[in-house]
Amino acid sequence: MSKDPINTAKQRRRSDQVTLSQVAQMAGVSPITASRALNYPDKVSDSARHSVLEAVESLGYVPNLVAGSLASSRSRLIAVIVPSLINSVFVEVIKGLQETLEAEGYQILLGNTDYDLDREYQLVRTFLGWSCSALVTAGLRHNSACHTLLANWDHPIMEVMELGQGMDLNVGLDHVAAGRCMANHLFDQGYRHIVYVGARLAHDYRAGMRYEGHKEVLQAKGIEAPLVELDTLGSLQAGADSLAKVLAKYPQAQAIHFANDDLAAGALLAAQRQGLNVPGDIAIAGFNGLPLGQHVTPQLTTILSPREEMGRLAAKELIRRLSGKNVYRRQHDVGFTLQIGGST
Amino acid sequence: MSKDPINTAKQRRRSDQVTLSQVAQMAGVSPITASRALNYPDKVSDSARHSVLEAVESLGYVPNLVAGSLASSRSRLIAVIVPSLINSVFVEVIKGLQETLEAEGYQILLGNTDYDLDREYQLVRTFLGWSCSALVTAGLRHNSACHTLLANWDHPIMEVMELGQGMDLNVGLDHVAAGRCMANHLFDQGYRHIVYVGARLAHDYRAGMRYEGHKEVLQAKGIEAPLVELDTLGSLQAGADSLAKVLAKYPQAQAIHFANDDLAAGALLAAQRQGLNVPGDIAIAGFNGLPLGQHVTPQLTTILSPREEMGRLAAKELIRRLSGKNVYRRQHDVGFTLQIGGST
DNA sequence: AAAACGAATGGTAGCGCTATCATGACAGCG
DNA sequence: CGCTGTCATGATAGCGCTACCATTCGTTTT
Repeated sequence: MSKDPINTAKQRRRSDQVTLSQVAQMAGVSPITASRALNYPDKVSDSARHSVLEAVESLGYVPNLVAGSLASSRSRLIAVIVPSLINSVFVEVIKGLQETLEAEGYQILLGNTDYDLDREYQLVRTFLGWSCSALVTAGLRHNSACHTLLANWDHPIMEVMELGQGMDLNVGLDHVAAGRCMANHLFDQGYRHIVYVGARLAHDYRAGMRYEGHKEVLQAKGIEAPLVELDTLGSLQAGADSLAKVLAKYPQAQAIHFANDDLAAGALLAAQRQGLNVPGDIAIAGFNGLPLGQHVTPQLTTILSPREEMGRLAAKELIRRLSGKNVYRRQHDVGFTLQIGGST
Repeated sequence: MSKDPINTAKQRRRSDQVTLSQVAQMAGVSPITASRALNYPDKVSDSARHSVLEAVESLGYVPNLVAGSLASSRSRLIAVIVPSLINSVFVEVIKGLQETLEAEGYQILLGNTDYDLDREYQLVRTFLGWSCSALVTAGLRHNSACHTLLANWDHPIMEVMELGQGMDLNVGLDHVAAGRCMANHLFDQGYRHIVYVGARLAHDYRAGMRYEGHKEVLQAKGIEAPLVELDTLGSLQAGADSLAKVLAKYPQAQAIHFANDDLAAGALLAAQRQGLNVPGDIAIAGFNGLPLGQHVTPQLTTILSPREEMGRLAAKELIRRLSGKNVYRRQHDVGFTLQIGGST
């Protein structure tokens, strides 16, 4: 029991990884100075910095970021949680985030919820365990466990896509207003029988918000606002398939307001194949402003949302916050633009 | 100097984070037992496991994965490096990877090189610093620093998209063969003046490989294989713009073999707008098998590449390797399918 | 000249977890 | 009965890095 366990020296170093101590030794400085030379270059003398960098180069040192994060409880990881990767909208937001964040030395930890809030909660738990510097998530809705967890988290939280009272920072656009905008346009064009077509609105609830705006406008004008809900995710195919279905159910329909451009373009191309005239026989409108809409004939009337811009702005605000600067506006409205094509 | 620094006790705990020790204390077991209860549930007694899980729940414990990774030098992070997020092809591969990896409890660290191999090297360095469990990268080409770094790394490396002699594991398809396949198809359809149109082939070198296959076939038949290279990335717009350019330069052109479906569909839609008959005036072929190709009229002749499948397969092979199982085949050819539409 | 200060550097002690070995209890066996 | 083996648990010692404080030394201030 009182034996001196002198030979119990445990060898745990599993890999032959070069450590900062070795770099420091070679450079003839202490480990902490080597650490500073790499992380706060202007806190050490020119000569120290130089010899450390030289040692790094010649040993092929790769910093162990896991150890660094544990010691400093800062990770330079940003968690990004999106509901889908099929929908190119989220990918463009990620792209905007990424180009801005990578330039500042942050890395993205990507999670996909498949529109499932419980899955979101699981991902958030995991990501908090990585001491992420910040978290970006699509949307303002979370389950209650997730909400509690995030409310007690002391790092920036950025909720993107939609606009509203968020937990912390928020960059997005007003989907109800977008729905209103398109409904007004369709009304102004003289359409009176307008069908809204969306896919899985319980999950893609932002499309549901656009429908709310749409319905509000039309009902205020004393017009019905029928809704057709598809049970597949939005795609060209789903849009094409929905066209016949909508026309069968609402033969008097003059215009269809689709929840997004994939659906709308699918329907427009299907109409073309079927010899239907757009907008003569049926007008078609979408949402997002995907490039495809500008290449079909007639061009698709849609609402352009600044997706990459949203990602970039969100990233910039996060970076401001992370570098300790005050953030004046916690909420940013990136707006949207009605883009009128020949399809309405 | 010899003063007993009894009061120097340093307080470093910055956050009020719940630690495993607190969980263990509440559960009435040692920290290591608590650790085992969470990581190897069948290595502890039912009662211990139960009380630990109860304590976790009631304290709202979130495991510190950074500390765990440092101690175990395993991270359950998978680095994924792609050249672009605009090109939906890579996104689909990521999607396939993600759905498979997340199900096994791995997280994705995403990096984007913008087709720059030096950027790839930087990303690889950073990711190795996170002790990733494995690395997935698009393509077999790397700069020499990156190659050296990876060659000395003792974790699985998965190179996807193309097929060939890789560093470790490889899942992809033969792009030269794909180019040959389409060239043969066009020849068989009777076209003799065929132009290949690609974008930034020095960066998107896989498109260049397809051109090599294309050229090989045509030259073997004694036909010229003119190349038009665009200096923007592939997009509908670039495809549309290129059509006039190609026809001006090669008035005798009967068919255009585009490097991808974005370009091809853009050209097809532009032809339609300009009243050109496809394939009567000009035949059009693409590569990838994007859904859009099936919705335009005429349907686009293309080569279908199994992108999500590629991601899923890559993920499965990685998981096999990571769970210690032998991997019989280091190389997987996912193949491709010629999809003949009306556009040729 | 003494005191005060700032810049560069280093010693020490962790960050929160897990690998490793040690221990004690109990079962099976000749 | 001792010997070995298995199981559940725990004590200890790190993983590789950085926060925190202390020290040194040259310079400025009073």
